[in-house]
Amino acid sequence: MSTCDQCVVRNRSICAALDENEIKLLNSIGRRRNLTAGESLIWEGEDSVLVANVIEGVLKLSTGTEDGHEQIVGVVYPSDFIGRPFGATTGYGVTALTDARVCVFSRRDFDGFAREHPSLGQKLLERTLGELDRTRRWMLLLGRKSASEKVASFLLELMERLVEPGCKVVFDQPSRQLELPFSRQQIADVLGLTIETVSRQLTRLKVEGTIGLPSRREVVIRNLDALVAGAG
Amino acid sequence: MSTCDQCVVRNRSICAALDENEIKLLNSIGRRRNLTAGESLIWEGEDSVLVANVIEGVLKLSTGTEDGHEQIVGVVYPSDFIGRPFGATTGYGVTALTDARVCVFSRRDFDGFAREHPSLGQKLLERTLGELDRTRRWMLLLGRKSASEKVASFLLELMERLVEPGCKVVFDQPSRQLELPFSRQQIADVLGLTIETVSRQLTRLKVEGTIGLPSRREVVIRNLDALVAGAG
DNA sequence: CGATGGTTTGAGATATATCAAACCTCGTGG
DNA sequence: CCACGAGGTTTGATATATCTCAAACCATCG
Repeated sequence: MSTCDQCVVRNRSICAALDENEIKLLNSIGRRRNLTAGESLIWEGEDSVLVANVIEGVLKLSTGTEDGHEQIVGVVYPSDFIGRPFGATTGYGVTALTDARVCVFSRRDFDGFAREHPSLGQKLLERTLGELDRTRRWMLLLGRKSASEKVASFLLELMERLVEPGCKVVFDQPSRQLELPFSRQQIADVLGLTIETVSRQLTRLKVEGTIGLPSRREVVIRNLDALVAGAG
Repeated sequence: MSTCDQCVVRNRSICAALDENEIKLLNSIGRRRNLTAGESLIWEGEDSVLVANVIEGVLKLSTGTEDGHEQIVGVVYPSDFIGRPFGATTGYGVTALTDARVCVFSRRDFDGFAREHPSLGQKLLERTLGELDRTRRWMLLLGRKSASEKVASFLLELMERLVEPGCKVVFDQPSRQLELPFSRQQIADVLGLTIETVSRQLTRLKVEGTIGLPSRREVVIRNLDALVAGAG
């Protein structure tokens, strides 16, 4: 019996495309790996040697400029796919934001498997197209939105992505409580802002009553409409 | 004999994955279409009804904020693929920057064809992964680079993408002359800047001797090293 | 407790946006 | 052929959002 049987993302990850036999085969070339918060799985600029599925936790994809500024170019959640198949170098590093569990494959093995199992390639394509859509929406945010719009948009996106099985969320309207997988600095790196600006925007939202900040790593959405309105 | 035989992007577009018979089949569900500069092929927010290959010309993908600011989220060149297969709504409009020729398919027909011909799906996947890489690099630019770095990066990327068959470029080192498919406003919309800032940065580069501006729609790279250094 | 790392708050500097006017360029029509 | 007009572009002066630098603050963990 493969370990995939009990996998919590079995039906949401790209593996959903595969039948029992295929799963068994894929399982034989993959292995589980645990990451602790802050640990990196892939480094920017290295040849793409491995790919993975996220089982649990949140990870960031990030690049930096020469002068040390960092930009987070993507965030992945349980059931998401990580890495760059088909022989390219990775343009970004992959680092765990929280403790995480992933299912890793050597890129070579995975490429071969994907080529022989079109249904997997198909799922991967759909996922990649979706990711591209999301990334383009993020470009609008980075290029044209103000700091306050950025922070509001960030909270909304976070809410949507955390409200999925596999992540703990207390989901009782109209007050939604989120556990932030990001430090203030990381939020800044997602939004292309400085940590101080993020902090000021968050306290502004709190003072206005739009959100609550019970602790550094928690956010309560108190007024969803106001947040949506503020997202631009 | 299919019209694909004389197609200049036959071997660079996703069609390169197909053999003669498949091409004939694909050709039967597609048709050529000419666009004049400024004409739109797809509108933001509408259901994805068609996809296309670019044969000639340059097109932009763009979205806007509520308050009327526009952001160009992608630029496509000959042999690139346009549109959103697999039943989603398009998050951005597609508009010709220059006169252009494209090969369009109904999205439904194309989806079906892609599902039956995994080699096409495979090519599309590789292309989409590459596009995602490029888009993420652009996020770093939007989030973390200064106006001068943005403009320098823009010119470099433009140079790389125009130096491909199908686009007219005078390519004689060390002075490369490019024909700009963008107005100043469009450059601003790519970079997340205002038209005035773009103009000032360009004249600065000109005064420094890094570039020449023979006309509004032409750029000469006079000092590539300086441009690279300025791109951050 | 006291140290440490992350966060908030404050005051000031600055890059870029905004507003406004002058300036080309190119097509049109007299 | 020249004058005109219109759109796009450049240049200038000023405003402002965000960054930068600095200090206070606060939670957490030994």
